[in-house]
Amino acid sequence: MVKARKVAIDISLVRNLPLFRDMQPEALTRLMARAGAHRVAQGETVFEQGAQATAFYLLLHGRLKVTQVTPDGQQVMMRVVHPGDLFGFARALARPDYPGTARAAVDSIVAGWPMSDWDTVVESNPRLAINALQTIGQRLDEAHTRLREMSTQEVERRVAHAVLRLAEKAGRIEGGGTRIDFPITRQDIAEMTGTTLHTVSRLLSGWEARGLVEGGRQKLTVIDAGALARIADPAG
Amino acid sequence: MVKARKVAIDISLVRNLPLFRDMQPEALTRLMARAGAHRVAQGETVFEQGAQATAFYLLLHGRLKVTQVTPDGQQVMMRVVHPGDLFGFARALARPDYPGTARAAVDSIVAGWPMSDWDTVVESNPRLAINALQTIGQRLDEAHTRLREMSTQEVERRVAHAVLRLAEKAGRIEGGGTRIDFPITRQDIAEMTGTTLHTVSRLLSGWEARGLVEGGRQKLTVIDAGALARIADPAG
DNA sequence: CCGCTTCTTTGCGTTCGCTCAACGAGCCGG
DNA sequence: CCGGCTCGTTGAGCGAACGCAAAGAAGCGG
Repeated sequence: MVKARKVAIDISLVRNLPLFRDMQPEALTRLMARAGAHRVAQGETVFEQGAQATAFYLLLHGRLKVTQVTPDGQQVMMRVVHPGDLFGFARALARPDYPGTARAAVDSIVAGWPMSDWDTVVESNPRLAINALQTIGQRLDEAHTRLREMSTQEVERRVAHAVLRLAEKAGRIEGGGTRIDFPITRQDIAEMTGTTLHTVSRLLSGWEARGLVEGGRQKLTVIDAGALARIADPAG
Repeated sequence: MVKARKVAIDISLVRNLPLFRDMQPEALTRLMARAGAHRVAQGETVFEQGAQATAFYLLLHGRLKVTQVTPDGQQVMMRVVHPGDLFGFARALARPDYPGTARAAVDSIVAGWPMSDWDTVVESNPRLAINALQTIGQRLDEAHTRLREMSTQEVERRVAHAVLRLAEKAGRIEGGGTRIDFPITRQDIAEMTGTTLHTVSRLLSGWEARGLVEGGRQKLTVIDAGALARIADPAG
Protein backbone atom coordinates (compact mmCIF):
# COMPACT_ATOMS: atom_id res chain seq x y z
CA MET A 1 0.00 0.00 0.00
CA VAL A 2 1.20 3.45 -0.88
CA LYS A 3 2.29 5.57 2.07
CA ALA A 4 -0.43 7.73 3.61
CA ARG A 5 -0.80 11.18 2.27
CA LYS A 6 -2.69 13.70 4.32
CA VAL A 7 -5.09 14.76 1.65
CA ALA A 8 -8.21 16.72 2.37
CA ILE A 9 -11.00 14.27 1.66
CA ASP A 10 -14.03 15.84 0.15
CA ILE A 11 -16.73 15.68 2.82
CA SER A 12 -19.42 15.44 0.20
CA LEU A 13 -18.05 12.03 -0.70
CA VAL A 14 -18.85 10.59 2.70
CA ARG A 15 -21.53 12.74 4.32
CA ASN A 16 -24.32 10.60 2.94
CA LEU A 17 -22.96 7.30 4.21
CA PRO A 18 -25.19 5.57 6.75
CA LEU A 19 -22.17 5.41 9.02
CA PHE A 20 -22.10 9.19 9.33
CA ARG A 21 -25.82 9.80 9.42
CA ASP A 22 -27.01 12.48 11.82
CA MET A 23 -23.49 13.56 12.64
CA GLN A 24 -22.67 17.22 13.09
CA PRO A 25 -21.00 18.50 9.91
CA GLU A 26 -18.20 20.06 11.96
CA ALA A 27 -17.58 16.80 13.79
CA LEU A 28 -17.43 14.99 10.48
CA THR A 29 -15.03 17.58 9.08
CA ARG A 30 -12.79 17.21 12.10
CA LEU A 31 -12.94 13.44 11.78
CA MET A 32 -12.04 13.38 8.10
CA ALA A 33 -9.23 15.85 8.67
CA ARG A 34 -7.48 13.23 10.77
CA ALA A 35 -7.67 10.64 8.04
CA GLY A 36 -4.96 9.84 5.53
CA ALA A 37 -5.80 8.90 1.98
CA HIS A 38 -4.10 5.85 0.52
CA ARG A 39 -4.05 4.37 -2.91
CA VAL A 40 -4.01 0.61 -3.19
CA ALA A 41 -3.16 -0.92 -6.53
CA GLN A 42 -4.95 -4.04 -7.73
CA GLY A 43 -3.51 -7.08 -6.02
CA GLU A 44 -1.90 -5.14 -3.19
CA THR A 45 -3.01 -5.51 0.41
CA VAL A 46 -4.17 -2.87 2.86
CA PHE A 47 -3.29 -5.13 5.78
CA GLU A 48 -2.49 -8.76 6.29
CA GLN A 49 -3.88 -11.43 8.57
CA GLY A 50 -2.06 -11.53 11.89
CA ALA A 51 -0.41 -8.14 11.47
CA GLN A 52 -0.67 -5.72 14.34
CA ALA A 53 -3.78 -3.58 13.94
CA THR A 54 -2.43 -0.05 13.68
CA ALA A 55 -5.20 1.61 11.71
CA PHE A 56 -8.83 1.33 10.69
CA TYR A 57 -10.20 2.21 7.28
CA LEU A 58 -13.03 3.40 5.12
CA LEU A 59 -13.17 2.35 1.49
CA LEU A 60 -13.67 5.42 -0.66
CA HIS A 61 -13.34 3.87 -4.08
CA GLY A 62 -12.71 0.44 -5.55
CA ARG A 63 -13.31 -3.02 -4.20
CA LEU A 64 -11.51 -5.23 -1.67
CA LYS A 65 -11.62 -8.91 -0.87
CA VAL A 66 -11.13 -9.90 2.76
CA THR A 67 -9.90 -13.45 3.24
CA GLN A 68 -8.78 -15.61 6.12
CA VAL A 69 -6.44 -18.55 5.92
CA THR A 70 -7.06 -21.48 8.25
CA PRO A 71 -4.16 -23.01 10.22
CA ASP A 72 -4.03 -25.82 7.66
CA GLY A 73 -3.74 -23.43 4.74
CA GLN A 74 -7.26 -23.26 3.35
CA GLN A 75 -8.50 -19.86 2.30
CA VAL A 76 -11.98 -18.54 3.05
CA MET A 77 -13.39 -15.28 1.77
CA MET A 78 -15.10 -13.51 4.61
CA ARG A 79 -16.48 -10.62 2.62
CA VAL A 80 -16.19 -8.15 -0.18
CA VAL A 81 -15.67 -4.54 0.89
CA HIS A 82 -17.67 -2.07 -1.15
CA PRO A 83 -17.22 1.73 -1.33
CA GLY A 84 -18.52 3.35 1.85
CA ASP A 85 -17.79 0.32 4.02
CA LEU A 86 -15.75 0.58 7.18
CA PHE A 87 -13.18 -2.19 7.55
CA GLY A 88 -10.20 -3.26 9.59
CA PHE A 89 -11.50 -1.91 12.89
CA ALA A 90 -10.07 -4.86 14.77
CA ARG A 91 -9.46 -2.76 17.81
CA ALA A 92 -13.16 -2.17 18.21
CA LEU A 93 -13.39 -5.92 18.63
CA ALA A 94 -10.70 -5.78 21.30
CA ARG A 95 -8.27 -7.59 19.02
CA PRO A 96 -4.61 -6.61 18.75
CA ASP A 97 -4.28 -7.97 15.20
CA TYR A 98 -6.19 -8.13 11.95
CA PRO A 99 -8.18 -11.35 11.61
CA GLY A 100 -7.89 -11.39 7.83
CA THR A 101 -6.15 -10.00 4.78
CA ALA A 102 -7.69 -7.14 2.77
CA ARG A 103 -6.58 -7.20 -0.87
CA ALA A 104 -7.61 -4.80 -3.62
CA ALA A 105 -9.57 -6.51 -6.39
CA VAL A 106 -9.22 -3.34 -8.44
CA ASP A 107 -7.26 -0.14 -7.94
CA SER A 108 -8.77 1.41 -4.82
CA ILE A 109 -8.64 4.39 -2.51
CA VAL A 110 -9.05 4.10 1.23
CA ALA A 111 -9.17 6.56 4.11
CA GLY A 112 -7.23 5.44 7.18
CA TRP A 113 -7.09 6.53 10.79
CA PRO A 114 -4.57 5.48 13.42
CA MET A 115 -6.22 2.85 15.58
CA SER A 116 -5.48 4.93 18.67
CA ASP A 117 -8.05 7.42 17.42
CA TRP A 118 -10.85 4.89 17.72
CA ASP A 119 -11.74 5.28 21.39
CA THR A 120 -11.54 9.06 21.40
CA VAL A 121 -13.44 9.32 18.14
CA VAL A 122 -16.20 7.09 19.45
CA GLU A 123 -16.33 8.73 22.83
CA SER A 124 -16.64 12.21 21.38
CA ASN A 125 -19.10 11.18 18.67
CA PRO A 126 -21.85 9.19 20.34
CA ARG A 127 -23.84 9.29 17.13
CA LEU A 128 -20.97 7.63 15.32
CA ALA A 129 -20.87 4.95 18.02
CA ILE A 130 -24.51 4.11 17.42
CA ASN A 131 -23.98 4.04 13.67
CA ALA A 132 -20.88 1.89 13.99
CA LEU A 133 -22.88 -0.48 16.17
CA GLN A 134 -25.47 -0.75 13.41
CA THR A 135 -22.79 -1.31 10.83
CA ILE A 136 -21.27 -4.18 12.77
CA GLY A 137 -24.76 -5.39 13.52
CA GLN A 138 -25.46 -5.69 9.83
CA ARG A 139 -22.18 -7.49 9.38
CA LEU A 140 -23.28 -9.92 12.08
CA ASP A 141 -26.58 -10.38 10.34
CA GLU A 142 -24.83 -11.21 7.09
CA ALA A 143 -22.62 -13.73 8.85
CA HIS A 144 -25.70 -15.36 10.38
CA THR A 145 -27.36 -15.51 7.00
CA ARG A 146 -24.37 -17.28 5.56
CA LEU A 147 -24.29 -19.65 8.53
CA ARG A 148 -27.94 -20.46 7.99
CA GLU A 149 -27.30 -21.13 4.33
CA MET A 150 -24.23 -23.25 5.01
CA SER A 151 -26.19 -25.27 7.54
CA THR A 152 -29.30 -25.97 5.57
CA GLN A 153 -28.83 -25.46 1.86
CA GLU A 154 -27.13 -27.54 -0.78
CA VAL A 155 -24.29 -26.09 -2.79
CA GLU A 156 -26.29 -24.94 -5.81
CA ARG A 157 -28.58 -22.75 -3.72
CA ARG A 158 -25.68 -21.25 -1.82
CA VAL A 159 -23.84 -20.35 -5.00
CA ALA A 160 -26.99 -18.85 -6.48
CA HIS A 161 -27.44 -16.71 -3.38
CA ALA A 162 -23.83 -15.59 -3.46
CA VAL A 163 -24.00 -14.62 -7.12
CA LEU A 164 -27.22 -12.69 -6.60
CA ARG A 165 -25.74 -10.83 -3.65
CA LEU A 166 -22.67 -9.93 -5.69
CA ALA A 167 -24.84 -8.70 -8.54
CA GLU A 168 -26.84 -6.57 -6.16
CA LYS A 169 -23.90 -5.11 -4.28
CA ALA A 170 -21.46 -4.79 -7.15
CA GLY A 171 -23.54 -5.07 -10.28
CA ARG A 172 -23.28 -2.83 -13.32
CA ILE A 173 -25.85 -2.95 -16.08
CA GLU A 174 -24.23 -4.17 -19.24
CA GLY A 175 -26.02 -5.21 -22.37
CA GLY A 176 -28.64 -7.77 -21.50
CA GLY A 177 -27.56 -8.37 -17.91
CA THR A 178 -25.84 -7.28 -14.74
CA ARG A 179 -22.11 -7.61 -14.80
CA ILE A 180 -20.20 -8.08 -11.55
CA ASP A 181 -18.03 -5.04 -11.51
CA PHE A 182 -14.69 -6.45 -10.39
CA PRO A 183 -12.53 -9.44 -11.34
CA ILE A 184 -13.81 -12.55 -9.62
CA THR A 185 -12.68 -16.13 -10.09
CA ARG A 186 -14.54 -19.42 -9.59
CA GLN A 187 -12.13 -19.99 -6.76
CA ASP A 188 -13.36 -16.78 -5.10
CA ILE A 189 -16.96 -17.87 -5.36
CA ALA A 190 -16.02 -21.28 -3.99
CA GLU A 191 -14.35 -19.61 -1.00
CA MET A 192 -17.47 -17.55 -0.37
CA THR A 193 -19.78 -20.54 -0.42
CA GLY A 194 -17.72 -23.28 1.16
CA THR A 195 -17.25 -25.47 -1.88
CA THR A 196 -14.62 -26.15 -4.53
CA LEU A 197 -13.86 -24.28 -7.73
CA HIS A 198 -14.72 -27.45 -9.64
CA THR A 199 -18.25 -27.53 -8.34
CA VAL A 200 -18.69 -23.80 -8.97
CA SER A 201 -17.40 -24.20 -12.51
CA ARG A 202 -19.80 -27.05 -13.19
CA LEU A 203 -22.74 -25.08 -11.80
CA LEU A 204 -21.94 -21.95 -13.77
CA SER A 205 -21.47 -23.98 -16.95
CA GLY A 206 -24.87 -25.50 -16.38
CA TRP A 207 -26.47 -22.13 -15.79
CA GLU A 208 -24.76 -20.67 -18.82
CA ALA A 209 -26.16 -23.48 -20.97
CA ARG A 210 -29.61 -22.52 -19.71
CA GLY A 211 -29.01 -18.85 -20.41
CA LEU A 212 -29.08 -17.71 -16.78
CA VAL A 213 -25.59 -16.25 -16.68
CA GLU A 214 -22.65 -15.54 -18.91
CA GLY A 215 -19.20 -16.47 -17.72
CA GLY A 216 -15.69 -15.68 -18.73
CA ARG A 217 -12.25 -15.42 -17.31
CA GLN A 218 -12.59 -13.57 -14.01
CA LYS A 219 -15.95 -12.23 -15.00
CA LEU A 220 -19.57 -13.05 -14.56
CA THR A 221 -22.79 -11.52 -15.81
CA VAL A 222 -26.23 -12.35 -14.51
CA ILE A 223 -28.70 -12.58 -17.38
CA ASP A 224 -31.80 -14.03 -15.78
CA ALA A 225 -31.87 -12.94 -12.15
CA GLY A 226 -35.39 -14.25 -11.70
CA ALA A 227 -34.45 -17.78 -12.62
CA LEU A 228 -31.42 -17.58 -10.35
CA ALA A 229 -33.61 -16.37 -7.52
CA ARG A 230 -35.83 -19.38 -8.09
CA ILE A 231 -32.83 -21.66 -7.73
CA ALA A 232 -31.78 -19.79 -4.59
CA ASP A 233 -35.29 -19.97 -3.15
CA PRO A 234 -37.44 -22.66 -4.72
CA ALA A 235 -40.37 -21.82 -2.43
CA GLY A 236 -40.78 -18.03 -2.46
CA MET B 1 -42.21 -15.06 30.15
CA VAL B 2 -43.36 -13.78 33.54
CA LYS B 3 -44.39 -10.13 33.58
CA ALA B 4 -41.61 -7.68 34.40
CA ARG B 5 -41.18 -6.77 38.01
CA LYS B 6 -39.21 -3.65 38.82
CA VAL B 7 -36.82 -5.26 41.22
CA ALA B 8 -33.66 -3.62 42.39
CA ILE B 9 -30.94 -5.66 40.74
CA ASP B 10 -27.88 -6.06 42.86
CA ILE B 11 -25.16 -4.01 41.20
CA SER B 12 -22.50 -6.37 42.48
CA LEU B 13 -23.95 -9.04 40.21
CA VAL B 14 -23.14 -7.10 37.08
CA ARG B 15 -20.40 -4.60 37.87
CA ASN B 16 -17.67 -7.01 36.90
CA LEU B 17 -19.07 -7.86 33.49
CA PRO B 18 -16.85 -6.85 30.57
CA LEU B 19 -19.85 -5.01 29.17
CA PHE B 20 -19.83 -2.58 32.07
CA ARG B 21 -16.10 -2.23 32.48
CA ASP B 22 -14.83 1.25 33.27
CA MET B 23 -18.34 2.60 33.70
CA GLN B 24 -19.05 5.10 36.43
CA PRO B 25 -20.75 3.29 39.34
CA GLU B 26 -23.49 5.94 39.45
CA ALA B 27 -24.15 5.55 35.73
CA LEU B 28 -24.38 1.81 36.18
CA THR B 29 -26.74 2.20 39.12
CA ARG B 30 -28.95 4.50 37.08
CA LEU B 31 -28.87 2.07 34.20
CA MET B 32 -29.83 -0.94 36.28
CA ALA B 33 -32.58 1.00 37.99
CA ARG B 34 -34.35 1.25 34.65
CA ALA B 35 -34.25 -2.49 34.11
CA GLY B 36 -37.01 -4.92 34.93
CA ALA B 37 -36.22 -8.38 36.23
CA HIS B 38 -38.02 -11.30 34.60
CA ARG B 39 -38.14 -14.95 35.41
CA VAL B 40 -38.25 -17.37 32.52
CA ALA B 41 -39.16 -20.96 33.20
CA GLN B 42 -37.44 -23.77 31.35
CA GLY B 43 -38.92 -24.13 27.88
CA GLU B 44 -40.47 -20.66 27.83
CA THR B 45 -39.31 -17.96 25.44
CA VAL B 46 -38.07 -14.46 26.14
CA PHE B 47 -38.96 -13.39 22.63
CA GLU B 48 -39.81 -15.06 19.37
CA GLN B 49 -38.47 -14.78 15.86
CA GLY B 50 -40.23 -12.10 13.87
CA ALA B 51 -41.85 -10.45 16.90
CA GLN B 52 -41.50 -6.70 17.19
CA ALA B 53 -38.36 -5.86 19.15
CA THR B 54 -39.66 -3.98 22.18
CA ALA B 55 -36.86 -4.68 24.65
CA PHE B 56 -33.25 -5.75 24.98
CA TYR B 57 -31.92 -8.03 27.66
CA LEU B 58 -29.07 -9.16 29.86
CA LEU B 59 -28.99 -12.73 31.12
CA LEU B 60 -28.46 -12.71 34.88
CA HIS B 61 -28.87 -16.38 35.60
CA GLY B 62 -29.58 -19.56 33.67
CA ARG B 63 -29.02 -20.48 30.04
CA LEU B 64 -30.84 -19.66 26.80
CA LYS B 65 -30.78 -21.15 23.32
CA VAL B 66 -31.24 -18.75 20.42
CA THR B 67 -32.54 -20.41 17.26
CA GLN B 68 -33.66 -19.29 13.83
CA VAL B 69 -36.06 -21.12 11.58
CA THR B 70 -35.47 -20.94 7.84
CA PRO B 71 -38.38 -20.18 5.49
CA ASP B 72 -38.62 -23.89 4.69
CA GLY B 73 -38.88 -24.85 8.32
CA GLN B 74 -35.38 -25.95 9.25
CA GLN B 75 -34.08 -24.85 12.60
CA VAL B 76 -30.56 -23.56 13.20
CA MET B 77 -29.11 -22.73 16.61
CA MET B 78 -27.32 -19.42 16.36
CA ARG B 79 -25.92 -19.38 19.86
CA VAL B 80 -26.20 -20.22 23.51
CA VAL B 81 -26.63 -17.26 25.82
CA HIS B 82 -24.60 -17.52 29.01
CA PRO B 83 -24.98 -15.45 32.20
CA GLY B 84 -23.62 -11.95 31.67
CA ASP B 85 -24.39 -11.94 27.95
CA LEU B 86 -26.38 -9.17 26.35
CA PHE B 87 -29.00 -10.42 23.91
CA GLY B 88 -31.98 -9.33 21.88
CA PHE B 89 -30.62 -5.89 21.04
CA ALA B 90 -32.09 -6.05 17.55
CA ARG B 91 -32.59 -2.31 17.50
CA ALA B 92 -28.86 -1.77 17.70
CA LEU B 93 -28.76 -3.60 14.39
CA ALA B 94 -31.41 -1.28 13.02
CA ARG B 95 -33.90 -4.12 12.88
CA PRO B 96 -37.52 -3.72 13.88
CA ASP B 97 -37.92 -7.37 14.84
CA TYR B 98 -36.04 -10.17 16.58
CA PRO B 99 -34.12 -12.34 14.13
CA GLY B 100 -34.46 -15.43 16.30
CA THR B 101 -36.22 -17.07 19.21
CA ALA B 102 -34.64 -17.08 22.69
CA ARG B 103 -35.79 -20.06 24.76
CA ALA B 104 -34.74 -20.92 28.30
CA ALA B 105 -32.85 -24.21 28.49
CA VAL B 106 -33.16 -24.03 32.28
CA ASP B 107 -35.06 -21.72 34.62
CA SER B 108 -33.48 -18.33 34.04
CA ILE B 109 -33.53 -14.71 35.14
CA VAL B 110 -33.09 -11.84 32.72
CA ALA B 111 -32.89 -8.07 33.05
CA GLY B 112 -34.82 -6.19 30.38
CA TRP B 113 -34.88 -2.60 29.17
CA PRO B 114 -37.40 -1.03 26.83
CA MET B 115 -35.78 -0.83 23.41
CA SER B 116 -36.44 2.90 23.33
CA ASP B 117 -33.83 3.27 26.05
CA TRP B 118 -31.09 1.99 23.80
CA ASP B 119 -30.14 5.18 21.99
CA THR B 120 -30.26 7.39 25.06
CA VAL B 121 -28.40 4.85 27.14
CA VAL B 122 -25.66 4.54 24.55
CA GLU B 123 -25.47 8.25 23.93
CA SER B 124 -25.11 9.09 27.61
CA ASN B 125 -22.68 6.26 28.33
CA PRO B 126 -19.95 6.39 25.71
CA ARG B 127 -17.99 3.81 27.64
CA LEU B 128 -20.92 1.42 27.33
CA ALA B 129 -21.04 2.08 23.60
CA ILE B 130 -17.42 1.04 23.23
CA ASN B 131 -17.99 -2.06 25.34
CA ALA B 132 -21.12 -2.97 23.44
CA LEU B 133 -19.15 -2.61 20.23
CA GLN B 134 -16.61 -5.06 21.56
CA THR B 135 -19.32 -7.45 22.64
CA ILE B 136 -20.88 -7.50 19.20
CA GLY B 137 -17.41 -7.65 17.74
CA GLN B 138 -16.75 -10.86 19.61
CA ARG B 139 -20.06 -12.19 18.47
CA LEU B 140 -19.01 -11.43 14.89
CA ASP B 141 -15.72 -13.17 15.50
CA GLU B 142 -17.52 -16.27 16.72
CA ALA B 143 -19.75 -16.24 13.67
CA HIS B 144 -16.70 -16.00 11.43
CA THR B 145 -15.06 -18.88 13.25
CA ARG B 146 -18.11 -21.01 12.65
CA LEU B 147 -18.20 -19.97 9.01
CA ARG B 148 -14.57 -20.94 8.62
CA GLU B 149 -15.26 -24.30 10.21
CA MET B 150 -18.36 -24.92 8.12
CA SER B 151 -16.43 -24.06 4.98
CA THR B 152 -13.34 -26.14 5.52
CA GLN B 153 -13.85 -28.85 8.10
CA GLU B 154 -15.61 -32.18 7.97
CA VAL B 155 -18.44 -32.90 10.37
CA GLU B 156 -16.46 -34.72 13.04
CA ARG B 157 -14.11 -31.79 13.56
CA ARG B 158 -16.98 -29.32 13.72
CA VAL B 159 -18.81 -31.35 16.31
CA ALA B 160 -15.64 -31.74 18.37
CA HIS B 161 -15.14 -27.98 18.30
CA ALA B 162 -18.73 -27.33 19.29
CA VAL B 163 -18.56 -29.75 22.22
CA LEU B 164 -15.30 -28.26 23.45
CA ARG B 165 -16.73 -24.76 23.27
CA LEU B 166 -19.79 -25.84 25.21
CA ALA B 167 -17.64 -27.49 27.85
CA GLU B 168 -15.58 -24.35 28.18
CA LYS B 169 -18.48 -21.92 28.30
CA ALA B 170 -20.93 -24.02 30.26
CA GLY B 171 -18.89 -26.78 31.84
CA ARG B 172 -19.14 -27.92 35.43
CA ILE B 173 -16.58 -30.29 36.91
CA GLU B 174 -18.27 -33.54 37.78
CA GLY B 175 -16.53 -36.73 38.73
CA GLY B 176 -13.95 -37.56 36.11
CA GLY B 177 -14.99 -34.96 33.56
CA THR B 178 -16.66 -31.71 32.61
CA ARG B 179 -20.42 -31.88 32.41
CA ILE B 180 -22.29 -29.49 30.15
CA ASP B 181 -24.43 -27.66 32.63
CA PHE B 182 -27.77 -27.52 30.85
CA PRO B 183 -29.98 -29.98 28.99
CA ILE B 184 -28.75 -30.42 25.45
CA THR B 185 -29.96 -32.85 22.82
CA ARG B 186 -28.16 -34.39 19.85
CA GLN B 187 -30.55 -32.36 17.75
CA ASP B 188 -29.24 -29.18 19.40
CA ILE B 189 -25.66 -30.09 18.63
CA ALA B 190 -26.64 -30.94 15.07
CA GLU B 191 -28.25 -27.51 14.70
CA MET B 192 -25.09 -25.86 15.97
CA THR B 193 -22.83 -27.66 13.54
CA GLY B 194 -24.92 -27.94 10.43
CA THR B 195 -25.48 -31.66 10.41
CA THR B 196 -28.17 -34.17 11.43
CA LEU B 197 -28.91 -35.68 14.82
CA HIS B 198 -28.12 -39.10 13.32
CA THR B 199 -24.57 -38.14 12.48
CA VAL B 200 -24.07 -36.50 15.87
CA SER B 201 -25.38 -39.59 17.61
CA ARG B 202 -23.03 -41.84 15.67
CA LEU B 203 -20.06 -39.62 16.43
CA LEU B 204 -20.81 -39.38 20.14
CA SER B 205 -21.34 -43.14 20.33
CA GLY B 206 -17.96 -43.63 18.74
CA TRP B 207 -16.29 -41.20 21.12
CA GLU B 208 -18.00 -42.79 24.10
CA ALA B 209 -16.66 -46.20 23.06
CA ARG B 210 -13.21 -44.67 23.05
CA GLY B 211 -13.72 -43.08 26.46
CA LEU B 212 -13.62 -39.47 25.27
CA VAL B 213 -17.09 -38.49 26.42
CA GLU B 214 -20.03 -39.85 28.33
CA GLY B 215 -23.49 -39.38 26.92
CA GLY B 216 -26.99 -39.68 28.20
CA ARG B 217 -30.44 -38.31 27.64
CA GLN B 218 -30.04 -34.56 27.22
CA LYS B 219 -26.66 -34.63 28.84
CA LEU B 220 -23.04 -34.81 27.86
CA THR B 221 -19.80 -35.01 29.82
CA VAL B 222 -16.36 -34.47 28.34
CA ILE B 223 -13.92 -36.99 29.80
CA ASP B 224 -10.83 -36.57 27.64
CA ALA B 225 -10.71 -32.99 26.43
CA GLY B 226 -7.20 -33.46 25.06
CA ALA B 227 -8.21 -36.24 22.74
CA LEU B 228 -11.23 -34.23 21.61
CA ALA B 229 -8.98 -31.25 20.92
CA ARG B 230 -6.82 -33.50 18.79
CA ILE B 231 -9.87 -34.49 16.76
CA ALA B 232 -10.85 -30.83 16.46
CA ASP B 233 -7.34 -29.82 15.43
CA PRO B 234 -5.26 -32.70 14.13
CA ALA B 235 -2.29 -30.43 13.47
CA GLY B 236 -1.73 -28.18 16.48
C1' DC C 1 4.81 -13.41 -31.50
C1' DC C 2 5.81 -16.93 -28.43
C1' DG C 3 5.91 -19.16 -23.99
C1' DC C 4 4.42 -19.12 -19.41
C1' DT C 5 1.18 -18.51 -15.90
C1' DT C 6 -3.28 -18.36 -14.31
C1' DC C 7 -7.87 -19.58 -14.77
C1' DT C 8 -11.42 -22.71 -16.44
C1' DT C 9 -13.62 -26.86 -18.02
C1' DT C 10 -14.77 -31.58 -17.90
C1' DG C 11 -14.49 -36.67 -16.90
C1' DC C 12 -14.28 -40.34 -13.55
C1' DG C 13 -14.06 -42.81 -9.28
C1' DT C 14 -14.75 -42.34 -4.39
C1' DT C 15 -16.65 -41.12 -0.07
C1' DC C 16 -18.78 -38.60 3.50
C1' DG C 17 -22.77 -37.76 5.37
C1' DC C 18 -27.72 -37.71 4.42
C1' DT C 19 -32.28 -40.04 4.17
C1' DC C 20 -35.18 -43.61 5.39
C1' DA C 21 -36.40 -46.99 8.66
C1' DA C 22 -36.85 -49.45 12.80
C1' DC C 23 -35.99 -50.24 17.35
C1' DG C 24 -34.52 -49.19 22.18
C1' DA C 25 -34.43 -46.47 26.31
C1' DG C 26 -35.51 -42.89 29.61
C1' DC C 27 -38.99 -40.04 31.67
C1' DC C 28 -43.61 -38.23 32.83
C1' DG C 29 -48.45 -38.40 33.73
C1' DG C 30 -52.44 -40.82 34.67
C1' DC D 1 -47.62 -49.62 37.23
C1' DC D 2 -48.54 -48.94 32.69
C1' DG D 3 -48.87 -46.28 28.36
C1' DG D 4 -47.21 -42.72 25.66
C1' DC D 5 -43.96 -39.32 24.34
C1' DT D 6 -39.52 -37.74 23.53
C1' DC D 7 -34.93 -38.68 22.77
C1' DG D 8 -31.27 -41.71 21.32
C1' DT D 9 -29.13 -45.61 18.70
C1' DT D 10 -28.05 -48.24 14.78
C1' DG D 11 -28.38 -50.29 10.10
C1' DA D 12 -28.65 -50.01 5.01
C1' DG D 13 -28.61 -47.62 0.72
C1' DC D 14 -27.98 -43.63 -1.91
C1' DG D 15 -26.44 -39.44 -3.87
C1' DA D 16 -24.29 -34.87 -3.86
C1' DA D 17 -20.09 -33.09 -3.92
C1' DC D 18 -15.17 -33.84 -3.48
C1' DG D 19 -10.49 -35.28 -5.04
C1' DC D 20 -7.74 -36.35 -8.69
C1' DA D 21 -6.35 -35.81 -13.31
C1' DA D 22 -5.73 -33.78 -17.69
C1' DA D 23 -6.49 -30.72 -21.20
C1' DG D 24 -8.21 -26.33 -23.08
C1' DA D 25 -8.56 -20.93 -23.03
C1' DA D 26 -7.19 -16.38 -21.91
C1' DG D 27 -4.06 -13.02 -20.73
C1' DC D 28 0.71 -11.23 -19.68
C1' DG D 29 5.55 -10.41 -20.19
C1' DG D 30 9.53 -10.67 -22.62
